[in-house]
Amino acid sequence: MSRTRKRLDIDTFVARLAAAYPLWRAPIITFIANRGATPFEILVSTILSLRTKDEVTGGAAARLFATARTPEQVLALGEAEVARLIYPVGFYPTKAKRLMEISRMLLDVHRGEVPDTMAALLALPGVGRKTANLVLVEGFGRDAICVDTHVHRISNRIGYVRTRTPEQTEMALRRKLPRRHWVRYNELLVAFGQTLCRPQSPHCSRCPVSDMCPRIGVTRSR
DNA sequence: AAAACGGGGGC
DNA sequence: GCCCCAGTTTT
Repeated sequence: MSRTRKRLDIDTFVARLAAAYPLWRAPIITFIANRGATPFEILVSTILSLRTKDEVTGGAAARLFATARTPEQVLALGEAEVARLIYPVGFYPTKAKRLMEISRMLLDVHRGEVPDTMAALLALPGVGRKTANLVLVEGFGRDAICVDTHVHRISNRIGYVRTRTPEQTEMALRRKLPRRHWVRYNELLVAFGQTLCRPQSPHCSRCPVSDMCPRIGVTRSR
């Protein structure tokens, strides 16, 4: 490891990625984009997406929203029917149960509305920091950083942060990353992580920022 | 810190 | 067929 390596220039990094993903706009979860989705739909979509590929999640969300787009409608549908509709997203029995609990709680505690604070979102069953931040960004237009495994892995791989947990990554990015880059960095790293900067075998030969990456030649690539 | 929770897709 | 992938809760 060279000690003369220069610090990562985050402006150049973001600009290079943006040039490489010119059509990428807005969605941290792809299928949420440009549909005028309500905060409840965004929350439900995000729950469905956890540890599940976007294509699978999109189908499940479409089937569910065809009949239920509000907490009342989800409750009316019933847990078994919700489970049937969202299959085959990962952990679908647990998610069906959570969606019932969340809908109940939104009605009982939040007058049927999705709350717009981190604390209130985290108090919902099945909602962790990733989900809460995603709802804040996509549903309420807040400046938040939604750290999924892509953001966590790549932020560390390029040496921009050195952290153990996603929460530590979130806090480090809030300190280091200029606020004007938050959403863009977030969106681009998800796209980048899904396509090129894979966990085990990143496609370094096609990577637009490989020359800025201290892990090139260290991470097993192809 | 590590297991549990269910599935899809790539190889 | 086996390994990789993706958050939150619980032990």
